[in-house]
Amino acid sequence: MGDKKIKIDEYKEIRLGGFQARSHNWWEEANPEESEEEEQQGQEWRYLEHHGVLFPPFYKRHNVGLIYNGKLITLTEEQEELCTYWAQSIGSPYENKEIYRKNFESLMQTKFEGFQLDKADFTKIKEYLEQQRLLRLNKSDEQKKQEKLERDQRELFYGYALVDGCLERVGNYTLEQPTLFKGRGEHPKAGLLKARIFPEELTVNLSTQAPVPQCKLPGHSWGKIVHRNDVTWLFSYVDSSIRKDNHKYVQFAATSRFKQMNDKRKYEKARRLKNQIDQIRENYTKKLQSDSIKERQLGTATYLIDKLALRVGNEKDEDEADTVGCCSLRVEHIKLKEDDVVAFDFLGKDSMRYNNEVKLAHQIWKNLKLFIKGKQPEDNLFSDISVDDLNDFLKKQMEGLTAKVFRTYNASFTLQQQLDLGGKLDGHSVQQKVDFYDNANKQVAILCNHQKTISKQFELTKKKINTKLECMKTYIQELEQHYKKKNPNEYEEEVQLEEGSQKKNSIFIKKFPGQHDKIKQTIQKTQEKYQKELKGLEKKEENKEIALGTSKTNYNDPRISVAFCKVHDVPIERVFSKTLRNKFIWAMATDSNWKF
DNA sequence: AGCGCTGACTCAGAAACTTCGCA
DNA sequence: CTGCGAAGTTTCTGAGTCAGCGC
Repeated sequence: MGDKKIKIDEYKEIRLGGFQARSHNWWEEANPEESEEEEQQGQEWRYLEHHGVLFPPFYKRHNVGLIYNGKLITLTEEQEELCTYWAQSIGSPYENKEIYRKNFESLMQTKFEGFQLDKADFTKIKEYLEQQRLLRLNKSDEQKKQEKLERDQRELFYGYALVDGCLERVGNYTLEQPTLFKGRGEHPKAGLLKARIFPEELTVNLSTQAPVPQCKLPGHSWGKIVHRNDVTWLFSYVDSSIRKDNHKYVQFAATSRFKQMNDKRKYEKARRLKNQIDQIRENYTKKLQSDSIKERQLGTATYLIDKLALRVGNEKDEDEADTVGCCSLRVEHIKLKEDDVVAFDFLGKDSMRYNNEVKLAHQIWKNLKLFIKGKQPEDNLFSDISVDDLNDFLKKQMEGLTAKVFRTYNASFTLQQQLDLGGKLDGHSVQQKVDFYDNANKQVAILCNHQKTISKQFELTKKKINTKLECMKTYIQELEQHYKKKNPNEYEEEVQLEEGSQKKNSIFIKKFPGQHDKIKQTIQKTQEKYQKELKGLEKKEENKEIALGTSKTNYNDPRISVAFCKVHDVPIERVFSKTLRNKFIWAMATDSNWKF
């Protein structure tokens, strides 16, 4: 272990030592955003040097056959590769999706005439993959160490780029593996092959003076070399196997100066919106009663974006999943109810369902009714405006204002407001303060509709905890009976919580002490455990469909959280993971009085 | 001048992996 | 202590937004 550690340090020295790491903290400069003349002209860097990309390993033939029509058959390498990709998705929800199956079937047919998925049995390949997985899992410590070392060295080599004398972390220097495309929701292309990317398809971006990174695939070379200092990507390519214009990039990591500065700018813009929101709300409210339908739609759409934190909703192609945002809402997505209540039900980004029944301003309700009039369910609700119209209107309200700024603003504003509700929180434990923070965060997640699917394990886990709770309840009663005895004897009792399970956690041991004071203690302890377990279950149930991470990473101004932690003496680690602390390093010195 | 298309960047949840806490 | 499941964190890559450009 010792030796290897030194090797990494030496390597780090060689790779990084020659370069000056970050010479200063950009956020401590007087006016970092405008200090560089180049930036105003759209110039992102003066010097850029990097080490290229890592290509995923080529497909390795395993020669495990497929059972087709009940008979074991030998596959060609191409057939085998596709079948292996299929086997990788067995057990996932994709396996049973109609589009995924249909597309894979026709994909296979290009390599296997008349292939029918129903006739194919991938058991053997699946078994082989499982074997490989176990092999990976059960590697010796020595081997694991060796692999970690190699990973670390790769990371040092590819993971940093030299930008204007400073090293900046690269985000995704490994190209994506070929696999069957798995879209979100009902994606028409799911199940088709997402092809391997070769160096010839890549465009490399670096300084004219910088050495061109070596292309590590023998017999191959980079497609194109450019020197674009108006952009921040290191590589770009088009992954045309799924969509013609599917642009992908190798970019800098979230911890890089570029991303951090953009992040800070984003929150500063949201704060500017906060200062002007009253005037802006007044302006779009005026539009709600305009004689022009277009104006009314503009006002109404802006209201929804502001009030419900909807995304703007650009148009989508036929060959993408049918999802919508504000401007692409269709008549079928809303229901007008009594008392100015409107029910929304549509699939948004990532095909996440937005299902919300909410009371809106009376004029909004009236306008929606007007927009629906005479239209078919599949017609556009906001038929007279486009995303550009809306953003043009917003731009007139405030410099740089677009629809997405409302989401950032409303999210951060909500967090600040929720946390301010806490007042002093004196006398609370750190855990209680963290719970309070989590709850504030949760309100933001609800506003932004950040969801997660309930895990398969959830119901099982819940059942297990409930059984345990029941068990504890009777245990407490039994202990109380036991306490009443004159000379209680000491004994233990095992209770099986999960039927047929031999696992450790499924056994609850009831201990009945022989002394009265010990029994009292046990009762007390068990009651505390019961309460803790119950609270945990409640929290689990409440948060089962809510994803807290997305708002934390993308919508909450980190300075709100830092200030909260300082005021209430909560260690920042309780609120931000290591990655988040690095991403938000510019916000760590925020004063405790700071407000969004 | 207006509109459609391209390009570059931010935002998204699931899966994979790592660490934690408990019996 | 030690091994396990759960919780927390990171990786992965797909899905949005929106500016800018050319016709």
